[in-house]
Amino acid sequence: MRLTKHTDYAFRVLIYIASMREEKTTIQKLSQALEISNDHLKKVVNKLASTHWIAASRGKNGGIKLGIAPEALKLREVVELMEQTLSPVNCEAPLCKLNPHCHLRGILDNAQQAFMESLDAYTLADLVKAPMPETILAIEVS
Amino acid sequence: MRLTKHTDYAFRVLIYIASMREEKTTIQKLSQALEISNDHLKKVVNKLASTHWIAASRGKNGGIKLGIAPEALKLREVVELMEQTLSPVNCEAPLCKLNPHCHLRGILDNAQQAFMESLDAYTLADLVKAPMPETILAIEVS
DNA sequence: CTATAAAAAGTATATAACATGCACCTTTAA
DNA sequence: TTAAAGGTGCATGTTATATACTTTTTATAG
Repeated sequence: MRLTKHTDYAFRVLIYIASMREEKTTIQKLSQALEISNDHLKKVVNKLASTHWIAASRGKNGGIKLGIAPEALKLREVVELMEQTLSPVNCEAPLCKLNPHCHLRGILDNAQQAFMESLDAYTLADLVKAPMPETILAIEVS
Repeated sequence: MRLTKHTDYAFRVLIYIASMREEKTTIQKLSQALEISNDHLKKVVNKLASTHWIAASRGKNGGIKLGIAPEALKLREVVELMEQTLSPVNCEAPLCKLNPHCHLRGILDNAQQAFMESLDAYTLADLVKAPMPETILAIEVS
């Protein structure tokens, strides 16, 4: 019962970028600061950029920055974007023999809803309230 | 973001056994009725039996049956028993560089709590309200 | 009172699925 | 030309799932 690492990394990226405010950064710097492989991070950033939560500019002097106000990005949305599936069980494949005489699915989906609604109360801004120490933000690419 | 199949199977087993009331059954019959491999089911039943939610008797004419009133078994407890981990993220391995300046963990754990509390409202009895058709229960071992 | 059979319980290993990591290539724009 | 994002494919590792085999327990038949 765990979120995927992709979702986890998406949060880390967003927190990091939000902490930098307007300043533009690059995936390379992110990779070094967060100690996550450059190529791997690309996929995560890519997906985030597809929603305009991250603004990416290509070409020389390109880079990425937050494309939305931190207060406007609900954590729920991040989970919804990154997770492949949100349903706690799969009654169809392989088909459960108790189907359709079973109420479990509905109950679990409800619980999942409760999870998501709990996240609805928070935005990215809540994750960057405490200032991030400079030692983490100040990464110089050699 | 899915429960493991073990948890899923645990629910199926419990629903099936609860539907039979007092009648004793065997793992073999369960396996045929639910179309889950005998050897695989054993592990699930075993784990459930370790809690006395299932009463298992060994030896000839042995078998399994529900060891607790369906109203007394909260669905939450089943999830807690079967799932290896309930924490949505792992900030420690590999260690997240944003630690400990990050509030994400607490927020996600809260959401997880909401999930579990939602399950608290239901017991196994809620899953066997609608009667299970005889065609599913009446499995004869050849 | 011994042997047998039927059941759960336990242990080990194989397989499959999925997440992750890495390498390489393409596109863009200064 | 260079530095950046964007895209694709494959290798690797981990975890979940499935299977096979062995042991223990207990009723019952002889």
